[in-house]
Amino acid sequence: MATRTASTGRRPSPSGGDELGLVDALAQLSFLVHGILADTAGEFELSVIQTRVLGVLRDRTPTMNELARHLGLDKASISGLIDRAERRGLVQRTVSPTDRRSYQVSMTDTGRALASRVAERFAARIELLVADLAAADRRRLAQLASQLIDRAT
Amino acid sequence: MATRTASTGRRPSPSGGDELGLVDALAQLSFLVHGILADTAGEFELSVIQTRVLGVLRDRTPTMNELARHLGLDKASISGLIDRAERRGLVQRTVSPTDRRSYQVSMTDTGRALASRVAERFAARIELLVADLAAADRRRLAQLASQLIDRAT
DNA sequence: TATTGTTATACTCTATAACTATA
DNA sequence: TATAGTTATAGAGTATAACAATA
Repeated sequence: MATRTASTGRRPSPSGGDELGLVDALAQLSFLVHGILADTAGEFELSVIQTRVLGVLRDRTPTMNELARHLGLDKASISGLIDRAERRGLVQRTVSPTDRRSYQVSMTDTGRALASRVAERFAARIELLVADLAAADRRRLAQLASQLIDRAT
Repeated sequence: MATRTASTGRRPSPSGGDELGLVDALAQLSFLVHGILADTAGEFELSVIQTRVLGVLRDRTPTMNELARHLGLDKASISGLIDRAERRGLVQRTVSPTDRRSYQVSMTDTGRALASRVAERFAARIELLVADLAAADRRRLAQLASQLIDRAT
């Protein structure tokens, strides 16, 4: 992923130490992290969305509908997503005991193990990315990012 | 350090003031910004990748191959991408004067105008997101993000 | 022969609309 | 009737492999 501002596509001025505007910096950082995630997921033959599904299921057993709302996708899209994950043995559908139209989606042990490995590998690569930052800077960055996430929630 | 993994979609506990670990904070921030971009692009019937293509073409006239390298995609994928953008009148292929196998891809005026509108709208939404941050925090965040981007380049 | 780009093929991901089966 | 989920269909985006034209 070359150096390029996401919103404008403009190249930052030459040699390192570039100071991007906040909008461009956030856009590029987003591409960077998203790319690392896609890449990491790919190492395990997973797409980003399949990885997110596993993440959601890590501590939840949602219905198809709830999953759709969680991921911001149509329920029809979820059907396919879960079909493919189920075919790989990563998740399973269980008929709801209270509503026979409804399923509860849960992770299998295989799925859980895979999710852990992906998360671990992803964390390692992010750690590598931030390795240069001083402890105080890392804390500061985490705090600022958390603040934005909170605001958007 | 694999507590709350946002890499995997885990949501922190509800009420504000959560202090995420750096890995999770970056992962969630990435999803957030990426989502805003996808949403903004969608307002103009563009996908994220089409928007990125327009961004690249903003100050370049690459060949198909160069575009592929820029975006980290196969040249075959670029063919389809440019086909669709060309069909919408956003970009055009021009045969290279020096190598008749090769094309130079450039933006049309229509494409340029659209790219500007998307970038403007995206910036506005990001500004909204960071509206709460003090000026010093914004500078700090931009600086830290830039540092990571530099490192990855 | 090597390179540039397209085409053929296959798969994932996504939405909309129509459907089935419950409720 | 209304809701949960699936299926049918269509299209974008991606890769790999085979191909054409040009170098």
